[in-house]
Amino acid sequence: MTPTTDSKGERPMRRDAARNRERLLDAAAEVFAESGLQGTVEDVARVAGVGMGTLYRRFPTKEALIDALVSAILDDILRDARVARDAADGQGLRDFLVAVGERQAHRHGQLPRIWGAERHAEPTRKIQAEIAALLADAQEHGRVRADAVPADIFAAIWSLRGVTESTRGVAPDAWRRHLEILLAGLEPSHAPLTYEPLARDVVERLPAR
Amino acid sequence: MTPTTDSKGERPMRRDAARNRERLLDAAAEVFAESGLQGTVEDVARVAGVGMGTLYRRFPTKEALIDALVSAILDDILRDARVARDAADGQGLRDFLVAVGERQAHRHGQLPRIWGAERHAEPTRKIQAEIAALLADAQEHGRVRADAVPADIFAAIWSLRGVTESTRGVAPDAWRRHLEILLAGLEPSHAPLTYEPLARDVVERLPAR
Amino acid sequence: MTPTTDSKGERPMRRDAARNRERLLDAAAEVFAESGLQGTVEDVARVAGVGMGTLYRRFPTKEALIDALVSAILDDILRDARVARDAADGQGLRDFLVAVGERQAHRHGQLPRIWGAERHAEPTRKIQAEIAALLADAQEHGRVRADAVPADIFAAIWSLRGVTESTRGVAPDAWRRHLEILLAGLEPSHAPLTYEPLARDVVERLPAR
Amino acid sequence: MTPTTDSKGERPMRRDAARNRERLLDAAAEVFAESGLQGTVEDVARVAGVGMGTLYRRFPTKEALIDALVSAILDDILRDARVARDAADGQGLRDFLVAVGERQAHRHGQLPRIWGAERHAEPTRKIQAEIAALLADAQEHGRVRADAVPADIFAAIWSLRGVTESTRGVAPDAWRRHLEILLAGLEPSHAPLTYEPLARDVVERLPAR
DNA sequence: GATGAATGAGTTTTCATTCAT
DNA sequence: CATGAATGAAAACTCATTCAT
Repeated sequence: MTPTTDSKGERPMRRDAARNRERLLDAAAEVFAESGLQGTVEDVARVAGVGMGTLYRRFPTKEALIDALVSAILDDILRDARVARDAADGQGLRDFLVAVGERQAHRHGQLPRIWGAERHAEPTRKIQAEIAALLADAQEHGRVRADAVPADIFAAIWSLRGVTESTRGVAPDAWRRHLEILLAGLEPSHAPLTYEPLARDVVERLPAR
Repeated sequence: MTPTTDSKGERPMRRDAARNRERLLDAAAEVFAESGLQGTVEDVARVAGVGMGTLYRRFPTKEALIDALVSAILDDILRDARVARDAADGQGLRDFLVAVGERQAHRHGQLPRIWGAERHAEPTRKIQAEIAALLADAQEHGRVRADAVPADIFAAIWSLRGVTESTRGVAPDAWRRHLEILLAGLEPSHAPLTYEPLARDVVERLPAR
Repeated sequence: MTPTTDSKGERPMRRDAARNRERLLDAAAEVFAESGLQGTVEDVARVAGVGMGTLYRRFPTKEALIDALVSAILDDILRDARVARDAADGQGLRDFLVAVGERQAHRHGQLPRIWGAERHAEPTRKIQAEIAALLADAQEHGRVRADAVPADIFAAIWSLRGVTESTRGVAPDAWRRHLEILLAGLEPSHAPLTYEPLARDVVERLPAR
Repeated sequence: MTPTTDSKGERPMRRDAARNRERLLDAAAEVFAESGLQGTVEDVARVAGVGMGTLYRRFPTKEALIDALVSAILDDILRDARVARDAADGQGLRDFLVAVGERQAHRHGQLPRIWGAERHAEPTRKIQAEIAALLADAQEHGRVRADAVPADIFAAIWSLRGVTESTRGVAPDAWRRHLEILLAGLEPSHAPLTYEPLARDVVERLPAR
């Protein structure tokens, strides 16, 4: 396994530096989950158990820290999608949405940035490609209506975001039942959709926050 | 029509005071739509065309201003629900969700607080009662599955919120297609839902961010 | 006399605001004279007897405060030049250099910015025009060598700057004797100068610090 | 030639240590010339190609590094003065001022400290002695007015400093023409100077910065 | 009352210096 | 010893709230 690299992706970091980087990302996730993105960098540093300077050595601005966090989540989601492609019988799409729901439920606080694609166009594009494949597979197996497009799956993700964001703290699993309803709505044999789907490239230009 | 009252709901306000109140609420809606809730009170006062002192005479804190804004929206939504009860053939629920979608699409910025029910338990309860009636009506007309409960309709609202928030600015109508899918999922003749619905009172305790 | 206006030069400021503006400029002059430009804005605010917010209401950044200070000095110097034109017998140039020497001696700390013309091209140009007139007058009266150009007078000013900067605190009048020597060197009947003078427009492009 | 010694001037340093010392001084000169004295020690270390620890092993504080740099320049200037004594016909003083002008033009950034003699009284004293000799020689040859004193030559140096500092980057040779005027002012047969010269010992107490 | 200037605690960011690897 | 990561005090700047005019 390749060692963690710094933000410019160059030579590997010293072991202690890499450990601090991870600690900082974990701490940031915790603090932002608690207080939203206006949680302070000072709190992040304290929770990580490092000094302010260490945080700023690793991440040149607070924004960079948030971006790194979001990148990590998007990478996880991309991995989820690739894992889901192994599912049999066109079940991959459902598996993927469940995985995304879980990630979002654990990462509230960062949600507004995760789907602010204008800062993360590349991973978003890759995820979109995976979604297209998962969707096609599900459609071939007759599990999903023919008029659904990848943008509808993104909408489903944002939908789960809305539910997790509203229920966070008090009902961490509320999104699961909502997803059941959504998936039912995506099954075949419904009246055709009347509104136009979102253009493919719009997904890559979503505003951050 | 009863004259506007001040925040403590006591004697009616002088005419110009009431006008300032409205101006400030409009300005706040505009500023928060633009910049989110971290928009500054100074901006609000400037857009309203009044001084800071006037703002603070009307609303003792920024929180109070936001609360007033949210209350107004919740009142609007409650009114939407009551209007929707006049719809024929169990279409009221659908009409209501469309109305809420439109309100949310026009009021992003305040969304996180709108469904932070712990500060607005009473109007939320009233809305919940209306939703229960709309849902029962839709179920009686065979338009909505029997295992849906009012909390599922709330989830649908949060779901729309998630879509409007993600697409704001770039695709203001994306939520309409998503709602079609959601409503399809709420139709009868689907496999029964396996996850438990949200307890009725949880809706009233949602965290305000 | 027209009341002080804010930095955008629009409508007049409230009396107390104008007073604070003056206080802040005085305090800044004092603090920067003491500690150089790395004197802190907090010190400036404290010396002025106002809060940080007041400073930042008047001057949006520390740079803006420094610029305002420099502008005021340049305005003073321009006024000195115009006053000097009233001097009889071609003595105006000497009077002007004495005046500039005094200003610089009282405003050390800001010196590097005063002659960083790239940020203050307009007043610098006006001063240059006045210097050209004073120089021509002095030359007509046979007090200054014919091969001197306005840039040489600027060099004399920077020269005084060098002396005041080096001797500040310990010998506040050292520049006066140095100026006598310089003026002697500018008298007629010396061997002609062999190095080319500075191009006229270079003076307006001097780097700030 | 005696080997370089460490900052306490004791036993000679190992060869590689001495090389690091030189590298650091060169790097510091470069960085400070670029950014002034607020250039960072981290930049110095990077330009020198060594780690921070090495820098701090060689120089216990940033101040010590600056002092070492200034000492080196003052040593160079002292050497310039001694070389100038070999000049024939009382030209040594002029040669010396040209040499100092060149050094200053190449070492802006450190200028404020070079002539902050309170930290470098000893070399300053030695330079003063050399200047006294050069001046006497020039006066004996009838090249310089009889009422000039060594402090006037220091003032000339600070004067050149003022010109180089103001014109740095845009007119690296502007000081040469200014020096011609200054030397003209130092020639005999001018009206006697009316302001008292600087006391001899003041030169040794100039404030650092 | 209305106005908008003043307040100051809180936030992000920098950088000389120290210390683990 | 050399390295470069870690430290944390200090600096610039923001903004909800108060108060003089």
